[in-house]
Amino acid sequence: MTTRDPDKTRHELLEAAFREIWEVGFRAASVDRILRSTGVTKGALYHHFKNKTELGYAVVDEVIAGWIRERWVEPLGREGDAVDVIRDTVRTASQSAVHDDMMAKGCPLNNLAQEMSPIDEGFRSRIETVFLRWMGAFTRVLKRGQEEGTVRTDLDAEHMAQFVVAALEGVVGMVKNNPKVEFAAGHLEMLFLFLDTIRTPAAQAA
Amino acid sequence: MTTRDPDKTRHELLEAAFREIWEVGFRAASVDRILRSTGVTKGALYHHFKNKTELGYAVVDEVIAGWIRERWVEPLGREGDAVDVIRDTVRTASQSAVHDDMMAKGCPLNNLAQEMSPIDEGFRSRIETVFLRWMGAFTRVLKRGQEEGTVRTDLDAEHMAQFVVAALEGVVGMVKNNPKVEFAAGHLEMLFLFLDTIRTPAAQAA
DNA sequence: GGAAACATACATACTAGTCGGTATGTTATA
DNA sequence: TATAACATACCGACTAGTATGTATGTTTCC
Repeated sequence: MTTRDPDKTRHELLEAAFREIWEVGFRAASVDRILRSTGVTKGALYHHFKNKTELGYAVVDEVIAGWIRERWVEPLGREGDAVDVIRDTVRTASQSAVHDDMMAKGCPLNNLAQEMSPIDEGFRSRIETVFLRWMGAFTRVLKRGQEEGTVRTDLDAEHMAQFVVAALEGVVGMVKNNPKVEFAAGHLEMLFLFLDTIRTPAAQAA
Repeated sequence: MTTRDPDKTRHELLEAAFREIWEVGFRAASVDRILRSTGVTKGALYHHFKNKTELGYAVVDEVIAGWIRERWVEPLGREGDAVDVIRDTVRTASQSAVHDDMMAKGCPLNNLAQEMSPIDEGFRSRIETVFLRWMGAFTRVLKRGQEEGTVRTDLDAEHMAQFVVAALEGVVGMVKNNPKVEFAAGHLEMLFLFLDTIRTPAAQAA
């Protein structure tokens, strides 16, 4: 009758778990609800994943990591003026954020970090890995800007990258409490102002 | 035998609930654990609070709001160069953060905002009130700085205040995932750098 | 035929909240 | 001032529901 496709089953479980976790958090995520939304049974889920925690780990390693790669790591690797590349990436991401209802739901990576990092080392270390890749992408483009003379060299590229990610997550977090468009726009405006301050004086002329 | 003291009972419940919520979040907070840690009984708790949610609301209105007032609103109201007042307040807060184990547990207000704002309007509006008071304190000192000529007037004080709070929460959130001292120090360094960029050129000479 | 993939029923542990009842404090009245 | 009448504060066993995870059986595929 029903043809079996373990890869597809596993993939559907990961996607459904990702959505469930994004909406209510990991601990409040219901295994039964994930099963209902996919049509998969409990036996199948516990065949593919040892327990709920391992399912959560796989969501970080596979779904969320890919999400960040697509939206941030790859766009930040493009050519062009370093700060412009960052600005464009932030703009694009903020537009797709509106589409994904991220203003209300928050960043899936940061949500999980806030909830699980202090209480589960398995989550913490996996989330850290994704954050490091994300910040690494910022670091690379900033270092390139420094070599090309468009980014200030009196500041450490890694520190700047860390702060940009922190500010981004901070902005998304604030908007989550007060999802007004004007509120979000004001935040972005200040973020772009900060980005301009890390340009070299020569590059700021533009 | 035991003398009754309703005010004390209520206060102890609020403090214990605050700690419990800070550590595991609101939804994972166990009423029974709060009762065990205080020695108060279930009947007494449900005499003082209608339900767990109302207890949570009271924690925001009374405990967390007071926490922010002490650590931020009052210090930011002090006299002196506006940006210096902000720097000092951030420094003091970051030191007491180490003492409160906030690096691992995160900001109690933001934790609750991230967890509850999207799913409970009662929490969201109360948390927003506290955030607005917090940002209001920043706005006031920044406006004063603008009047005194130490803060740039080409930027909107409210937007700056919002961004500073967002960046602070972002930094605390990042440190929660990676509580290394050097990591936190790097973030603070960049935050102070940003604060210097909102000074007027004349004030930056110092 | 044997292992992987899936299905179903159930075990166990937790949760918030309720409810009948008791103890203590306060106020009114004679 | 003594006492009745009432209000507030508190007690703790219990309920109903939900959670993850397991044990065992069945189907599909190589």
